[in-house]
Amino acid sequence: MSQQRHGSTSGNGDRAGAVPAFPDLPEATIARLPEYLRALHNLGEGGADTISSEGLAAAAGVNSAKLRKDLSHLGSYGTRGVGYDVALLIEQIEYVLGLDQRRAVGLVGVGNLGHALAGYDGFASRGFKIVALFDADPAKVGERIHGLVVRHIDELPAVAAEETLAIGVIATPAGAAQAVADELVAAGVTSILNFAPCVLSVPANVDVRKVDLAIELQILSFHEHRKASLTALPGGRSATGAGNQEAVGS
Amino acid sequence: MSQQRHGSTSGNGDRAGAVPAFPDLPEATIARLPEYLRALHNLGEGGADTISSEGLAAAAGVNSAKLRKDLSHLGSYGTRGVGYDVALLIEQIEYVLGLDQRRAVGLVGVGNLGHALAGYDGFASRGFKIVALFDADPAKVGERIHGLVVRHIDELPAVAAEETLAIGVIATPAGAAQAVADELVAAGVTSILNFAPCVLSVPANVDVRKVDLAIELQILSFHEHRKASLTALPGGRSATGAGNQEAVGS
DNA sequence: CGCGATTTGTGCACGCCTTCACAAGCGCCT
DNA sequence: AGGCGCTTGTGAAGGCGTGCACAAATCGCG
Repeated sequence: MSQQRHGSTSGNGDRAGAVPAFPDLPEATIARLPEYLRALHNLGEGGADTISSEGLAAAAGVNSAKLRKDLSHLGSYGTRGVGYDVALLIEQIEYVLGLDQRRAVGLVGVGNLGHALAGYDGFASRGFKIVALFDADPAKVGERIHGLVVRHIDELPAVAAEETLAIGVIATPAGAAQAVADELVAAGVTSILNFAPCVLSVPANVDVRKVDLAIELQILSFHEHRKASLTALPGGRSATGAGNQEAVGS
Repeated sequence: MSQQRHGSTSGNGDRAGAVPAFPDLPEATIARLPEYLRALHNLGEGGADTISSEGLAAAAGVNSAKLRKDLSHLGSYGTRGVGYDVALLIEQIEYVLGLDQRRAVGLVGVGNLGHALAGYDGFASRGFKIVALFDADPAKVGERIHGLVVRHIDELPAVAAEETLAIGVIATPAGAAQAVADELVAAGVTSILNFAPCVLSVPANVDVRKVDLAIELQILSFHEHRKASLTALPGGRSATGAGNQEAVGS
């Protein structure tokens, strides 16, 4: 690949300035990078110095050709005949994903789900820190959850002024989500993770990702339905080769 | 479309038998059906009898052409010049997704996240019922959560024998997930929703969907990183037209 | 009864993503 | 030093999904 991203081939050292001019990565690739990163961390802890595309692909649950193409978009960080340097590749992916910078997360809605998210280990362990909790219910304001005090949603602007919130997480009921999103945007948040089952309308420069737990179940329900109808049909073998998938992508 | 799925045009009545022989729907379409369904329910409660593809598309946050193509895969349930009959379309989508049958869900891992999932309204309100909670930690066994008693994971086979579990939800730490998946499969579960950050290996006839909350944050982090590098670049206007996306492939 | 307004259903073209297959490159062993 | 085996990086092909643009169909009104 002729794409030489940031000067030195040493692989690091000049990270500071905003040099990137990103080789605009395919969205599908970006969605897989975190998976590769997790697999690499596991392998690294297992004592591996290098890993082949085949090995890493297996650990990440993807095709090895796809993995190589994905990584090739980042640059040439592998060695032919050997494989990828685990530590170097971790560093590269973390750089591309912007994980070398601590990103502050604000969570709105401390209900059932929000409560769990506030204490979810997976966030902290991967470089995200929830720095503020908000809720509209006065009964919840003041409550202490996993070391953080719940503040009223109206305090959002004040908190955002103090510490820049990189990402806002919405865990409110659907009815309140749009209003919360508007407030987050007004407070300067440009990335939102939405757990509320509704469509959010935001300016073009704001990124929204939606996670709807019930939708996942409904998709599984469809496949159950399909499998059931297959086995009940003539020649209905027990759905061998039904083609299960292993990702969410979206 | 010449696809006449189940005899009567009345819209229901002969649902019982496994007639389907599914017009194998594109996976992308399936993933969007639940979103359409939610939008339809909202519209129905709003008192709408019919809805145009344009209107429904807006409510679901998609392109109207895409919506029409998606729905055309189910059959012709719209009326030209008028739109779609809300009630009929709800019924059709629910049928395709297999939501006309109550599906029992078993949840394994009653930690932070599992606890929240056990009480998540979104499941019950869309036809899913969590019928059993499991955990490996003896300290948690016996605990009562949202009306259900936590049982030890070893009891899974016994419970599955009593009531068929359609879907298994894994909310354990990554280390335990594969073992739990194996036990679920052994108990006859053929659909798994995995919240643990790891790749599961299962037989071909078992469907796995993965939801990794940290991955979503990392994807957002990438876009934050990209946007930041753009604004720091010459001609760096505030990222207008950055192209945000609105779904997760989930 | 016919006409125009409206909306669905879909053929088609385009672009993205995946997958295959292989040349290029690297290290090791003799 | 040379050759051999292994692995990466990538050109090319195929498939899938999206979006446009329009013909077909339906309703309501004059």
